[in-house]
Amino acid sequence: MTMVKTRFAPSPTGRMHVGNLRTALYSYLIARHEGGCFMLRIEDTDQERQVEGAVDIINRTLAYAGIVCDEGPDKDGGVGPYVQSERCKAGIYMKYAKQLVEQGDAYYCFCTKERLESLKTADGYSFYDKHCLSLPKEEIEAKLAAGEPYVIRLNVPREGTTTFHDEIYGEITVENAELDDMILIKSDGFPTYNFANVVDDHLMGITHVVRGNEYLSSSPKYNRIYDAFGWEVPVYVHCPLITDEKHAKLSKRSGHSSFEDLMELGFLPEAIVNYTALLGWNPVDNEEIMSLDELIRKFDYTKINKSPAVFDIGKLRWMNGEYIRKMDPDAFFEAALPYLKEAVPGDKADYRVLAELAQSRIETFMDISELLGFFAEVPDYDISMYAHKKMKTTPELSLEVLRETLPFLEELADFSNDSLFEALKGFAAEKGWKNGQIMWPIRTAVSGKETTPGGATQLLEILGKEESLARIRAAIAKLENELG
RNA sequence: GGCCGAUUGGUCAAGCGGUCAAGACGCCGCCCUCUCACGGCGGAAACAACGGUUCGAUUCCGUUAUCGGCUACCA
Repeated sequence: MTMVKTRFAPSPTGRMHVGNLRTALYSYLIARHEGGCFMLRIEDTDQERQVEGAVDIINRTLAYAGIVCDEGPDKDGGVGPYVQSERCKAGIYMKYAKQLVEQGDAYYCFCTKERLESLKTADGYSFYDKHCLSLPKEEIEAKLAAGEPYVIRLNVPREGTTTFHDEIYGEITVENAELDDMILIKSDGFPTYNFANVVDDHLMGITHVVRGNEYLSSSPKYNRIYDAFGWEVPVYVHCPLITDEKHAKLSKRSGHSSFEDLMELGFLPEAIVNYTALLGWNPVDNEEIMSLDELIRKFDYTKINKSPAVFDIGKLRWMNGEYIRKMDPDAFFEAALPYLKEAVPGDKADYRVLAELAQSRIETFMDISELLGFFAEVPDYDISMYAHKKMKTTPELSLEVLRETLPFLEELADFSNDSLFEALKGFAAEKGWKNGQIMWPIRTAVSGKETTPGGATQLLEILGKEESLARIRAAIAKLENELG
């Protein structure tokens, strides 16, 4: 039994959205699950679409995701180079294309763009008419010698059918008459994706070809190339598409589609990887939270779904929250610190305490500012916030309570949570108020928020006596002013 | 237009001829409670439609519909 070898073969065109990531991930998981080899190959045969720095993005994203290549541009395993433009310069593709020409499975084509254009039907679809297939040998040689531009096309018979097998979609058969004589070598001397892909996958010993299902319908063509060479066809694993909430193909416009975008939005790489893995596959034990190692252990590509999946950022948020809650408190503190400093600048509060408040309450790091911003400054709020039916309180009653409680608090020396709570509870009992009738106004006064992490007394402790009292005085003034 | 593929709650997703059709996110309610969150409990919510095959179809086969992909000297 040969060792499993998979590859991730992106084009460096800039983005690395979660669809690409998932393809890379599945490819990686298949290899690792079987103890096989995973490699990276850069498919840059379209010189026009190159984007500066795109290879770096790919490398960075794989590193963040924890996907480690055994072979690739930065790590030669002996069958490189792993960048197709370099392989092209080495003449690899041309050599194999010429072999096909000699065998009669491919041919030179000198047709101009104009002629090709004229072949198009009224609705804009074209199908090559094999015009150059019948060119006399001498004419071909003459044109070649004269340096006329040419392409090399695969010669697909018009009769019969071609069948190929995909692990996910099963057997797919098409009429050969449907298969165009696809171009193997372009006039700029570069191979097309279709050709380079087949040649490299074979030369590099790829056993499982994992790719997006946009290649599904062109796959029969690939088999024709494998057959022409007499090469063994790899196992195909076509992955279903990932779409946005409007069922449209994931794009840059979706805003949250690239891995690095998501990280900037405060998502943890582990959570993104975990969530992405679940788009199109799920484990038999139904356990959704999985580390990369667990994914490797449980992944079974034969159970990949056929239907496209919608990328639901809401569920990703939940999962990210799960990862945040599972984090070691120290690690969380480290990760959250930059966000905490931004949300609460200066020394208004102890960041360790704030981190503790945040850890069970946020889903992404971006939530921190909304959650804790009031520690820096009480936001503008409407005094209707003092009304709460369950607490049985109103703005009017709140004003009264705050006025009477202020002197009590001023006298209090111990501003720690527990003693504060006992003291206020006792004071309320003495005054004949319910707990909520004293806690609600205080919490509102010092936070200006309808909900806060931690209770009233905890906020007082964190803010400290001086700041707390200042905030309560300001609240009293606000209430007096607005109640008239 | 042609070819190929897909179709279980709003979303992800079990199921692979006989189930009161799992589970998760989200939503709603309850509990916990000095407001939240976390946690616990419960609820609403689905087999695209129509024909077959079968004692019996979500499951098998057709047709239609919808969505998607390919139909490039793009990948």
